[in-house]
Amino acid sequence: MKIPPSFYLNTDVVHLSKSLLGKYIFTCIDGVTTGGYIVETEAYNGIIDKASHSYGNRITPRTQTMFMQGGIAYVYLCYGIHEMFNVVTSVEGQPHAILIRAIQPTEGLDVMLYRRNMLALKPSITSGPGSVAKALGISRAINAISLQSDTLWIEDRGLTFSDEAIATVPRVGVSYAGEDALLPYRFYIKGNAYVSKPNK
DNA sequence: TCGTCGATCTACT
DNA sequence: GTAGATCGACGAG
Repeated sequence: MKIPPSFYLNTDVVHLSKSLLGKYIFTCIDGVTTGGYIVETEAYNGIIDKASHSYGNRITPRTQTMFMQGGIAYVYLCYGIHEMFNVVTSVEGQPHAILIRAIQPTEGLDVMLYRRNMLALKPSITSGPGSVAKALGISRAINAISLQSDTLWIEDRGLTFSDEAIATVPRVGVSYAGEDALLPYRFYIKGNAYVSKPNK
């Protein structure tokens, strides 16, 4: 059921980002499983991508996770508040990552509502990278964990989308990256209610 | 060592 | 529409 390790070793991170749309992601934390399928992703293309933390081959305690072999999670803190969840891909030494920006929740709804401090289901529950991580209970404690583990994994349940149903646009929140901010590295399912707002 | 700014979200006015 | 939260990486000094 879990996507095999070989899937993550592909060196075409842009193609992989698109492939992840419609895949199911789950976490099992404190014995509770939560998850849903991915509806929005962004690619971060290694050391030549100014928008990536690993631009210019920067290796720090935070970014070293990205340099490991594909198939693990990269979780980091942004703006001092929000945890962001990425999938590390490609081979060791090549810091590719895919930011999961939005999912459509299917499992453990009540737990996700509790984690998000919400009383009723609204699209905003898993819309935007900070919200996704919070709803799934993802924190830096599981940084670098394997996607073959029983805490965090991704499944292929045969859900696919045609090219026409997928929008390809520039990334969000990376204006500091100069011309690289214009690269069409963001993918989402057109019309899906859980896709984050900007650029829609 | 200090100051700046970020792959953001929420709660206000 | 916009301020505030508040940690880690970086560059200047």
